[in-house]
Amino acid sequence: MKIATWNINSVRRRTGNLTDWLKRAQPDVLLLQEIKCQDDQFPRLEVEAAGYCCAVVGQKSWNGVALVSRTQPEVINRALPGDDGDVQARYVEARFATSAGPLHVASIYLPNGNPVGTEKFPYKLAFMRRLHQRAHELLDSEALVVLAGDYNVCPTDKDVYDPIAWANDALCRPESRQALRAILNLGYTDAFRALHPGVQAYSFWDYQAGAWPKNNGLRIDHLLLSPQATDRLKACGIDRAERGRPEPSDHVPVWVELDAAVAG
DNA sequence: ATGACAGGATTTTCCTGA
Repeated sequence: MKIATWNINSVRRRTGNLTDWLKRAQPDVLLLQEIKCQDDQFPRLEVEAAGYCCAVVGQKSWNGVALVSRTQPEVINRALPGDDGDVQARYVEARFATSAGPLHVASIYLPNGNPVGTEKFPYKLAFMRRLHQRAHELLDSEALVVLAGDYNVCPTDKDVYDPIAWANDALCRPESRQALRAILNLGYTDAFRALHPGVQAYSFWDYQAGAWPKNNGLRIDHLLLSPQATDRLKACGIDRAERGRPEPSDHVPVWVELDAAVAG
Protein backbone atom coordinates (compact mmCIF):
# COMPACT_ATOMS: atom_id res chain seq x y z
CA MET A 1 0.00 0.00 0.00
CA LYS A 2 1.03 3.55 -0.66
CA ILE A 3 0.72 6.34 1.95
CA ALA A 4 1.56 9.93 1.08
CA THR A 5 1.72 13.33 2.76
CA TRP A 6 1.31 16.71 1.05
CA ASN A 7 1.09 20.26 2.34
CA ILE A 8 -1.16 21.52 -0.45
CA ASN A 9 -1.31 25.22 0.56
CA SER A 10 -5.05 25.75 0.01
CA VAL A 11 -7.02 22.78 -1.25
CA ARG A 12 -9.56 25.07 -2.95
CA ARG A 13 -6.84 26.75 -5.00
CA ARG A 14 -5.33 23.40 -5.90
CA THR A 15 -8.28 21.03 -6.33
CA GLY A 16 -7.13 20.19 -9.87
CA ASN A 17 -3.54 19.57 -8.74
CA LEU A 18 -4.95 17.26 -6.06
CA THR A 19 -7.22 15.16 -8.27
CA ASP A 20 -4.59 14.98 -11.04
CA TRP A 21 -2.02 13.75 -8.55
CA LEU A 22 -4.42 11.19 -7.06
CA LYS A 23 -5.04 9.78 -10.53
CA ARG A 24 -1.34 9.62 -11.39
CA ALA A 25 0.08 8.47 -8.04
CA GLN A 26 -2.75 6.16 -6.95
CA PRO A 27 -2.10 6.34 -3.20
CA ASP A 28 -4.21 4.32 -0.78
CA VAL A 29 -4.00 7.11 1.79
CA LEU A 30 -3.09 10.79 1.33
CA LEU A 31 -2.54 13.04 4.33
CA LEU A 32 -3.08 16.72 3.55
CA GLN A 33 -2.00 19.83 5.44
CA GLU A 34 -2.77 23.53 5.11
CA ILE A 35 -6.08 22.94 3.37
CA LYS A 36 -6.97 26.51 4.49
CA CYS A 37 -10.73 25.99 4.52
CA GLN A 38 -13.61 24.94 6.72
CA ASP A 39 -15.02 21.41 6.58
CA ASP A 40 -17.92 22.31 4.29
CA GLN A 41 -15.60 24.11 1.85
CA PHE A 42 -13.45 21.03 1.18
CA PRO A 43 -13.79 19.81 -2.45
CA ARG A 44 -15.42 16.59 -1.33
CA LEU A 45 -17.30 15.93 -4.59
CA GLU A 46 -14.16 16.24 -6.71
CA VAL A 47 -12.21 13.93 -4.39
CA GLU A 48 -15.04 11.41 -4.37
CA ALA A 49 -15.22 11.54 -8.17
CA ALA A 50 -11.56 10.53 -8.20
CA GLY A 51 -12.48 7.46 -6.15
CA TYR A 52 -11.60 8.64 -2.64
CA CYS A 53 -13.34 9.50 0.60
CA CYS A 54 -12.19 12.16 3.04
CA ALA A 55 -12.05 13.02 6.72
CA VAL A 56 -11.59 16.76 7.16
CA VAL A 57 -10.47 18.82 10.14
CA GLY A 58 -10.81 22.29 8.70
CA GLN A 59 -10.54 25.82 9.99
CA LYS A 60 -11.30 29.21 8.54
CA SER A 61 -8.42 30.86 6.66
CA TRP A 62 -5.42 28.99 8.07
CA ASN A 63 -4.15 25.53 8.93
CA GLY A 64 -6.53 22.60 8.39
CA VAL A 65 -5.69 18.95 7.76
CA ALA A 66 -7.44 16.11 5.98
CA LEU A 67 -7.18 12.40 5.36
CA VAL A 68 -8.05 11.17 1.86
CA SER A 69 -8.33 7.44 1.31
CA ARG A 70 -9.76 4.65 -0.86
CA THR A 71 -11.68 3.19 2.07
CA GLN A 72 -13.34 4.88 5.01
CA PRO A 73 -11.20 4.66 8.17
CA GLU A 74 -12.21 4.97 11.78
CA VAL A 75 -11.27 8.50 12.89
CA ILE A 76 -9.54 8.29 16.28
CA ASN A 77 -8.54 11.89 17.02
CA ARG A 78 -9.53 15.21 15.45
CA ALA A 79 -6.94 17.12 17.50
CA LEU A 80 -3.60 16.27 19.05
CA PRO A 81 -4.31 15.24 22.65
CA GLY A 82 -2.77 17.13 25.53
CA ASP A 83 -4.04 20.72 25.27
CA ASP A 84 -7.77 21.40 25.07
CA GLY A 85 -6.97 25.10 24.67
CA ASP A 86 -5.20 24.56 21.33
CA VAL A 87 -7.81 25.53 18.74
CA GLN A 88 -5.58 25.30 15.64
CA ALA A 89 -6.57 22.53 13.19
CA ARG A 90 -3.26 20.69 12.89
CA TYR A 91 -3.93 16.99 13.52
CA VAL A 92 -6.20 14.17 12.43
CA GLU A 93 -5.59 10.51 13.20
CA ALA A 94 -7.38 7.42 11.93
CA ARG A 95 -7.20 3.65 11.91
CA PHE A 96 -7.48 1.24 8.98
CA ALA A 97 -7.62 -2.52 8.90
CA THR A 98 -4.87 -4.06 6.75
CA SER A 99 -3.53 -7.46 5.81
CA ALA A 100 -0.81 -6.84 8.44
CA GLY A 101 -3.17 -5.81 11.23
CA PRO A 102 -4.28 -2.33 12.31
CA LEU A 103 -2.71 0.72 10.71
CA HIS A 104 -2.74 4.08 12.49
CA VAL A 105 -2.04 7.15 10.38
CA ALA A 106 -1.90 10.81 11.39
CA SER A 107 -1.84 13.95 9.27
CA ILE A 108 0.26 16.52 11.14
CA TYR A 109 0.73 20.22 10.44
CA LEU A 110 3.38 21.06 12.98
CA PRO A 111 3.66 24.75 13.91
CA ASN A 112 6.35 26.70 12.10
CA GLY A 113 7.61 28.40 15.26
CA ASN A 114 9.00 31.59 13.74
CA PRO A 115 9.95 34.14 14.79
CA VAL A 116 12.04 32.54 17.53
CA GLY A 117 11.68 34.79 20.56
CA THR A 118 7.91 35.12 20.25
CA GLU A 119 5.24 32.88 21.76
CA LYS A 120 5.21 30.92 18.48
CA PHE A 121 8.41 29.03 19.24
CA PRO A 122 7.35 27.63 22.64
CA TYR A 123 3.98 26.73 21.05
CA LYS A 124 5.88 24.66 18.48
CA LEU A 125 8.00 22.93 21.13
CA ALA A 126 4.93 22.23 23.30
CA PHE A 127 3.15 20.75 20.27
CA MET A 128 6.18 18.51 19.69
CA ARG A 129 6.10 17.32 23.30
CA ARG A 130 2.41 16.45 22.87
CA LEU A 131 3.23 14.62 19.64
CA HIS A 132 6.00 12.72 21.45
CA GLN A 133 3.47 11.61 24.07
CA ARG A 134 0.97 10.45 21.44
CA ALA A 135 3.69 8.71 19.42
CA HIS A 136 4.74 6.89 22.60
CA GLU A 137 1.17 5.75 23.30
CA LEU A 138 0.73 4.47 19.77
CA LEU A 139 3.76 2.19 20.08
CA ASP A 140 2.02 0.17 22.77
CA SER A 141 -0.47 -1.19 20.25
CA GLU A 142 2.35 -2.72 18.16
CA ALA A 143 0.31 -1.63 15.15
CA LEU A 144 1.64 -0.22 11.92
CA VAL A 145 1.94 3.52 12.66
CA VAL A 146 2.66 6.25 10.12
CA LEU A 147 2.94 9.77 11.57
CA ALA A 148 3.20 11.97 8.51
CA GLY A 149 2.99 15.60 7.63
CA ASP A 150 4.63 18.98 7.47
CA TYR A 151 6.91 18.82 10.51
CA ASN A 152 8.46 22.23 9.88
CA VAL A 153 11.77 20.74 11.05
CA CYS A 154 14.90 20.09 8.99
CA PRO A 155 16.33 17.06 10.81
CA THR A 156 19.98 17.79 9.94
CA ASP A 157 22.07 20.26 7.97
CA LYS A 158 21.88 17.88 5.01
CA ASP A 159 18.19 18.77 4.78
CA VAL A 160 18.83 22.51 4.23
CA TYR A 161 20.24 24.25 1.15
CA ASP A 162 22.10 26.82 3.28
CA PRO A 163 22.56 25.51 6.84
CA ILE A 164 24.52 28.55 8.04
CA ALA A 165 21.87 31.03 6.93
CA TRP A 166 19.13 28.89 8.51
CA ALA A 167 20.94 27.96 11.73
CA ASN A 168 18.86 30.25 13.95
CA ASP A 169 15.53 29.62 12.21
CA ALA A 170 12.83 27.72 14.10
CA LEU A 171 13.00 24.98 11.44
CA CYS A 172 16.66 24.29 12.22
CA ARG A 173 17.13 25.33 15.83
CA PRO A 174 18.71 22.71 18.12
CA GLU A 175 15.55 22.65 20.26
CA SER A 176 13.42 21.73 17.23
CA ARG A 177 15.86 19.07 16.04
CA GLN A 178 16.17 17.64 19.55
CA ALA A 179 12.40 17.36 19.86
CA LEU A 180 12.21 15.51 16.53
CA ARG A 181 15.07 13.19 17.56
CA ALA A 182 13.24 12.45 20.81
CA ILE A 183 10.32 11.09 18.77
CA LEU A 184 12.65 9.09 16.54
CA ASN A 185 14.40 7.74 19.66
CA LEU A 186 11.13 6.20 20.80
CA GLY A 187 11.63 3.80 17.93
CA TYR A 188 10.29 5.67 14.90
CA THR A 189 12.10 5.83 11.56
CA ASP A 190 12.37 8.74 9.13
CA ALA A 191 11.36 6.71 6.06
CA PHE A 192 13.11 8.86 3.48
CA ARG A 193 16.41 9.04 5.33
CA ALA A 194 16.36 5.31 6.08
CA LEU A 195 16.15 4.39 2.40
CA HIS A 196 18.22 7.28 0.99
CA PRO A 197 20.94 7.90 3.59
CA GLY A 198 23.27 9.98 1.46
CA VAL A 199 20.80 11.87 -0.70
CA GLN A 200 20.26 15.61 -0.44
CA ALA A 201 16.60 16.05 -1.33
CA TYR A 202 13.98 18.64 -0.48
CA SER A 203 10.20 18.70 -0.08
CA PHE A 204 9.68 22.49 0.08
CA TRP A 205 10.86 25.41 -2.01
CA ASP A 206 9.77 28.95 -1.13
CA TYR A 207 7.82 30.89 -3.73
CA GLN A 208 10.21 33.80 -3.22
CA ALA A 209 13.66 34.67 -4.55
CA GLY A 210 13.75 32.00 -7.24
CA ALA A 211 14.09 29.25 -4.67
CA TRP A 212 12.75 26.55 -7.02
CA PRO A 213 14.94 27.24 -10.07
CA LYS A 214 17.95 27.58 -7.78
CA ASN A 215 16.98 24.42 -5.85
CA ASN A 216 17.08 26.34 -2.59
CA GLY A 217 14.93 23.86 -0.72
CA LEU A 218 14.27 22.29 2.66
CA ARG A 219 13.28 18.75 3.63
CA ILE A 220 10.55 19.34 6.22
CA ASP A 221 7.79 16.91 5.16
CA HIS A 222 8.33 13.54 6.77
CA LEU A 223 6.79 10.12 7.28
CA LEU A 224 7.75 8.63 10.66
CA LEU A 225 7.22 4.87 10.86
CA SER A 226 6.83 2.63 13.89
CA PRO A 227 9.08 -0.46 14.03
CA GLN A 228 6.28 -2.65 12.66
CA ALA A 229 5.74 -0.27 9.74
CA THR A 230 9.49 0.09 9.16
CA ASP A 231 9.78 -3.70 8.87
CA ARG A 232 7.42 -3.45 5.89
CA LEU A 233 8.98 -0.37 4.28
CA LYS A 234 9.60 -1.10 0.59
CA ALA A 235 10.10 2.34 -0.95
CA CYS A 236 9.98 6.06 -0.21
CA GLY A 237 10.04 8.96 -2.61
CA ILE A 238 9.54 12.69 -3.05
CA ASP A 239 7.45 13.81 -6.04
CA ARG A 240 9.75 16.69 -6.86
CA ALA A 241 8.21 17.22 -10.32
CA GLU A 242 4.99 18.45 -8.72
CA ARG A 243 6.77 21.71 -7.82
CA GLY A 244 7.34 22.41 -11.51
CA ARG A 245 3.68 22.06 -12.51
CA PRO A 246 1.39 25.07 -13.03
CA GLU A 247 0.34 26.91 -9.87
CA PRO A 248 2.03 24.47 -7.52
CA SER A 249 2.01 24.29 -3.77
CA ASP A 250 5.35 25.26 -2.25
CA HIS A 251 5.52 21.69 -0.89
CA VAL A 252 5.48 18.44 -2.88
CA PRO A 253 4.08 14.99 -2.00
CA VAL A 254 6.26 12.54 -0.09
CA TRP A 255 5.22 8.88 -0.04
CA VAL A 256 6.03 5.39 1.23
CA GLU A 257 5.18 1.94 -0.05
CA LEU A 258 4.55 -0.62 2.70
CA ASP A 259 4.34 -4.37 2.24
CA ALA A 260 0.73 -4.66 3.37
CA ALA A 261 -2.70 -4.12 1.84
CA VAL A 262 -5.58 -2.03 3.14
CA ALA A 263 -8.51 -4.31 3.87
CA GLY A 264 -11.88 -3.91 2.20
C1' DA B 1 21.10 43.99 -12.23
C1' DT B 2 21.60 39.56 -7.23
C1' DG B 3 15.84 41.41 -8.42
C1' DA B 4 11.89 38.09 -7.26
C1' DC B 5 5.72 34.99 -3.64
C1' DA B 6 1.13 33.29 -2.63
C1' DG B 7 -3.32 32.74 -0.11
C1' DG B 8 -7.16 34.48 2.58
C1' DA B 9 -10.13 38.01 4.17
C1' DT B 10 -12.92 42.23 8.56
C1' DT B 11 -10.09 42.39 0.42
C1' DT B 12 -7.80 47.25 -2.93
C1' DT B 13 -4.07 46.42 2.35
C1' DC B 14 -2.64 43.55 5.91
C1' DC B 15 -1.48 39.24 8.11
C1' DT B 16 0.60 34.71 7.72
C1' DG B 17 3.71 31.32 6.10
C1' DA B 18 8.78 29.07 5.76
